[in-house]
Amino acid sequence: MDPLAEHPAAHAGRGAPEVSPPAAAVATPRTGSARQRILDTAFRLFYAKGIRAVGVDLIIAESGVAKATFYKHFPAKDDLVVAYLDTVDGIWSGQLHDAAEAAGPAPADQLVGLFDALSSACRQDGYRGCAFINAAAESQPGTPVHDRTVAHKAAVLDWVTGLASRAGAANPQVLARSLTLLLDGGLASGALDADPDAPAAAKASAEALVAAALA
Amino acid sequence: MDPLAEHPAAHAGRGAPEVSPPAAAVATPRTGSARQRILDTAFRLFYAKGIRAVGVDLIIAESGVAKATFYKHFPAKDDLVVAYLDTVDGIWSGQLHDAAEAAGPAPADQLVGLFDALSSACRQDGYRGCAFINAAAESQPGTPVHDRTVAHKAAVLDWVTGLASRAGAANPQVLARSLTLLLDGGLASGALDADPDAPAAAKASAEALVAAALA
DNA sequence: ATTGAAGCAGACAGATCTGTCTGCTAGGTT
DNA sequence: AACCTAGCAGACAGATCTGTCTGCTTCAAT
Repeated sequence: MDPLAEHPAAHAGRGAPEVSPPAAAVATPRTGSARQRILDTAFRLFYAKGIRAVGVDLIIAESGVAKATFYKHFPAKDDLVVAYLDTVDGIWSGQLHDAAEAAGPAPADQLVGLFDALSSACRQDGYRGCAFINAAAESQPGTPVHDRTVAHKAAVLDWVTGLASRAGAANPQVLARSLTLLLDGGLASGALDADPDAPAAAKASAEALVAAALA
Repeated sequence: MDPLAEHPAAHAGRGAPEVSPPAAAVATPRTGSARQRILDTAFRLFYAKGIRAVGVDLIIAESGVAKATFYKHFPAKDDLVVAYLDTVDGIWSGQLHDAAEAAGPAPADQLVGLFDALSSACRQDGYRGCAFINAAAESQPGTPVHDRTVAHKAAVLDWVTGLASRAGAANPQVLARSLTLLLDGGLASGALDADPDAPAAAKASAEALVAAALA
């Protein structure tokens, strides 16, 4: 049901009133059940239907939460949207890291291995493209939601640039940019044509580009 | 102001009650002024703010048209959305063709020249990504709006495949897929990071991929 | 001169959406 | 025992959105 597998690296909301568990002491699970239910429901509905298409009332109904409880945790809908994007960021970044590591220790192999995460994502049932690109399409530049999207893409680009650098690319920035372009293209068009060969083509292209950049 | 330049190849709405001018005879301009104003306004607002963010009332106000006139031309908002996508399809297809032709007669050069259209688009003031990807993010699979997006992407892929075939690629489908992935990636992420080098990186990658595919 | 098509102006209905507010219940801490 | 926090239930207000309908004007063709 989840579009991006099983939350391997989901990190919490953008934590204004919360702190990460220091060691022991306050061991009581401070992540309330209601908040998590809201977040889970929002994740599912926002991704499947789009952000503007999902009203607060629907999230409240499907998460079985009172309206006052909802607005206590998220004073405005946009706060929930940002928390949703934080969740997706954690999941997707985790999947990218996992796919890279699974490709072996060599950075050059990891650059190509990234694209296995793309294949997995596109194969997911209910796959509907990149949550960030979709969110950006529904938000205006300068808003917190749009900024969150930009920050995510910048973080991924930075990380890939580091990988390209360790791989010994002559121009890590350009290689990383090319690979993220391919990745974003695969994420975006994976929702439009159900062509199962698209991720494979992306990976093959990535291989060629990495090989050319290291030659 | 227009995000995609000056409507070089805009073709008309999906014409249910209209017929294309057969020869002479009914030479009276059947494309009323009101319809065109609605379409122009919708083009501007839908692209800039997103489809769901723009209400019918706003389009009516900004196009200076009566509400009854609006609903006479477009019985439902979605009809206008589809007409808007038709307009974008005409413009963008025209720009792709123009960029390809400008690159010279050789199909291999044209495959790379495509990416000049990407550069131009991203440089446009108010560029906000691919109108089709954005529309797909706001619509559900199976709806006319979503279908229109899928059809557009399929048409572009077909056309690029033909180009790749004429260029002599061993596997035109795979090359075309790779290039459209790059193109879509550039279109999508061009709205997120204002990195002016992204289109150049896309073009350089395209060059490498085309060269590799023809080797 | 009359008719008809196209357009303008705006009221109206019904649905939906965000956000506020009041009351109530349950569990844990002091 | 008193209290506080988290949560549930749902009414309510105000805005907005889609779509319908009535009435008036203008212009061109018959």
